[in-house]
Amino acid sequence: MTDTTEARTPDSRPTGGLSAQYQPGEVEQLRYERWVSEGYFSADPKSEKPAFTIVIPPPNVTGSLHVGHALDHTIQDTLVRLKRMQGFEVLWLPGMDHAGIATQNVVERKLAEQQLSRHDLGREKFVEKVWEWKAESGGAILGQMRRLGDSVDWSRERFTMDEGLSRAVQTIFKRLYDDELIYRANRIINWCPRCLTALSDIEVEHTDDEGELVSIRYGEGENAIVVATTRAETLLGDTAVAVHPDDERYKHLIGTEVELPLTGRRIPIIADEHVDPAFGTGAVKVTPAHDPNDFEIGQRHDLPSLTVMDERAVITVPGPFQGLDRYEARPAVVAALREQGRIVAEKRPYLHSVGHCSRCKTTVEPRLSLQWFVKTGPLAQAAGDAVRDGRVTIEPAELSKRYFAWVDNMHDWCISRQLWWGHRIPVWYGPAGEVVCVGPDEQPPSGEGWRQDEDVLDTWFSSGLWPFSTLGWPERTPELEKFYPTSVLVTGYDILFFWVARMMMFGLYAVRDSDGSGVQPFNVVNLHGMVRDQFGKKMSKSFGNVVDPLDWINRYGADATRFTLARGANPGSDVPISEEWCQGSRNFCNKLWNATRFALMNGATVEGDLPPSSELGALDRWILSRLQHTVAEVNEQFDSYEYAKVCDTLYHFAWDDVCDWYVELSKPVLAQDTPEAARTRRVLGHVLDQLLRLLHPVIPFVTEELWIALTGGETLMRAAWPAVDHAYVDDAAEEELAALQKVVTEVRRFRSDQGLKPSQRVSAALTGLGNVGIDTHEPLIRSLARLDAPGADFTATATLAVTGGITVDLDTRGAIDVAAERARLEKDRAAAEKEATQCRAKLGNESFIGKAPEQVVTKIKDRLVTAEADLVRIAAALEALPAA
RNA sequence: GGGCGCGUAGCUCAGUGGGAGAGCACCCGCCUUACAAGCGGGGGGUCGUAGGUUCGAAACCUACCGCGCCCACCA
Repeated sequence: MTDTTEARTPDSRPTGGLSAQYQPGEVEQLRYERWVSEGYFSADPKSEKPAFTIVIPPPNVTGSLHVGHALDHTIQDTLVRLKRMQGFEVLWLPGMDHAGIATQNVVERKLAEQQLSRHDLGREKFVEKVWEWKAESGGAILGQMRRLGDSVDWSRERFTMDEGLSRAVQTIFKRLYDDELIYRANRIINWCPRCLTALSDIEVEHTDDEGELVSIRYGEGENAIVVATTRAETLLGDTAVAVHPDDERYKHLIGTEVELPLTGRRIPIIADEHVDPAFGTGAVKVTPAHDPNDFEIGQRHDLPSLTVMDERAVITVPGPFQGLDRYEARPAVVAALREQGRIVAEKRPYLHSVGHCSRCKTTVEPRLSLQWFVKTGPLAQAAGDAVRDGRVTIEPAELSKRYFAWVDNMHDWCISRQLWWGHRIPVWYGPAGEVVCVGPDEQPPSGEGWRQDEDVLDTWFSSGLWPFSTLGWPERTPELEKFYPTSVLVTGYDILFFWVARMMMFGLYAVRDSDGSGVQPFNVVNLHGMVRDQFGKKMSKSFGNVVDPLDWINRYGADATRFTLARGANPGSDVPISEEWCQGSRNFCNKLWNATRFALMNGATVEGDLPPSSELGALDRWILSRLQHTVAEVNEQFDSYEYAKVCDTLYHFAWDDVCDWYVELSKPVLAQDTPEAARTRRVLGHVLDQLLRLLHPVIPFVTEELWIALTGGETLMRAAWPAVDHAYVDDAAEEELAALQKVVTEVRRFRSDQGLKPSQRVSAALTGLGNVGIDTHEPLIRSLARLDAPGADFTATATLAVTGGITVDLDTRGAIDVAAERARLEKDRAAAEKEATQCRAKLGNESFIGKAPEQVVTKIKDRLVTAEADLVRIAAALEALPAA
């Protein structure tokens, strides 16, 4: 780290103690520690201020935070810092998720490196190992959150397996059980033969996989029927063949029996609407124990369910196939069938949708098994209604359609998992198989032979309680009273179903108002997209485009990293980032640093009242007016969660308006020691003060450092959010400065066209400024355009036709590059001619005059006048040019 | 199979009924006393295609083409 401490001591005044470049490393850690030690992040439930609450989407304790978390946290930190400045009592509650299957898999993989399985350790020892891992991984995550600048209330950190949260899990399980919204049943569920556990529907990912369709003849002679299947091995568990009731080909067979090959069993041919007569042969083998559809058919027709595979998907039926894995059994069964001449049509490739375990990608095996379920009907109904009736809004609104599609078609939710890491199901079974569900305040039965359910709950069961379990529910704590419902939930659209919908169901069920109605867990769901690379590609390790947020923080600073992420974060849209863009953000932070440095070197101040508009020159009135517009715009953009637009607005205000124009234009004024200069120093101090406030939510570190240097205040975190002051909205000043900018730009273009270096001074006469009322700014224009310095080494004559109604004569008395100037004028003339032609065409169109609004017509007329004036002036200028 | 969304400058994206924009990249010129992590200037787009509505369409409607995502029990 470079040693700039000396340069930054308070007595090196002229620069306000600021070095020439912003060094994030020297600022961030110290600032963060101070914020924590001063208690700026702490939330007080006894506060009189209105509450603003965000609970963090708890990261899984499976590793460290990735750049997607960095985006998620940046948005939340931006919101909570904004709300603190706006006067809310803010709680941003941190914590982590035990992430059942995901974490168990991580620890199992680590054990596998030592040739150990969890069974070698036993349940108790294994769970101990996972806790060790949690301590390690959790610590890393907390460190990353500090580096990002997360202003979370550390005193309220929670973990889904904390005692209090476990109590919440047991409480709601008991209530749901008593309300008959939790039940146990033998159902066909998604089973992962590798993780050896049941999975819920959304834990299954479907991909289109290549399969092979074979046609098999069941039965003999007239009774024979041909079925098509991709899963020949499940034939061993067939208990029927189904056809469509209206299928003429098979009508005569309905109600008869056929012989099931390889088994000697006879199975019925049944009619069921589910069968699509157009697919395959129009006849389906029915395996109720190993296919969800077939299970349904089996239920409707009272068919037996024959389980032919164990939990590892190995055939259990005695005989030649016993002991074969499902993929070994498939060709073996086909081969045996072929031997018997049963294969009617050989294998043909067939693309079909296959489910995979979302954690390990193993092909899911539908399996009949005894599991616990949540009856989702009434809960999902309430979750949908809360959005439908507007108690909860989803940002962006388009995503609520997806939400409805899901909650309105939800199946019952399988919540038991055959894992060791998680909340154990609070149910005991007696010696005679009796079931007792025990709540947190009850003792398990003490008699002989009682044992607790071995399974744990789906991880989303406990994270679904997060918005209130973290606040002390089921107790009515002061925290719950003050901070529930939470204000905004910020998360990626990818877990809308996994998490958001579950929180809605549980929150509305568990937390009750005084009148007994359910209270939504949050008022707004702010969904962001996925972080992608600069070409919009998904980040993946194999593609090598993964960004580690810590790496960027180390090299460019937390603020630059945050700004890069926030700059792409509009509701619901994916966020492309690249290292180059992060460098740009770093540059922006440095720009602010140097602007403040300039201000301090030139005596900018925040002391005393801001002079009233009437005492200020056009320049000061202009920047103050721009500031008011910026504040108004940023407020609107924050209200609609358009962080990218907030960043864009502030970036351009800071860089273009403040740095490129206001600072440059104020230099001549600030060089003086006049009352006007004093007023400008006050305005400059004010503008920077306000700008730093506006940027603080997004880039807290550099703004804090600069604001303290500028104002001598204690912390920007407790400064008030800027308000629009209409007394400083000044259209006249904005028009005046716009004209000035155009003139300066035009002269600069002329200089550039003429190949004049900045160091070359031009002796010039400026005329025509009074046409647009900016004659008083002539010295400023000269200063910015580098005109008329003593010892000028270039003289020329030119007429600059500035488009937009402004014309300026620049008399530079001498030879110029005639060819360059002619080219420029010809180009301008072409543009003006095109403009004039277009306007005339419009104005000559009777329909246009008759139907267009008056303002539009007036505007076009003005444009025509301008263009014609430009043409006259350009013609004169061309005339005046010496011949080539 | 159902649903949603997107095609605007080389890249990433704003703009949603009245003069085509930004950032980055690119070209030219500059160490101009806050900043070379900077300053000034510039080039570049028949707004996916074809119809339609309108005085007027990048924007609204229809169809098509291309891309992406989500859901789904097609054997």
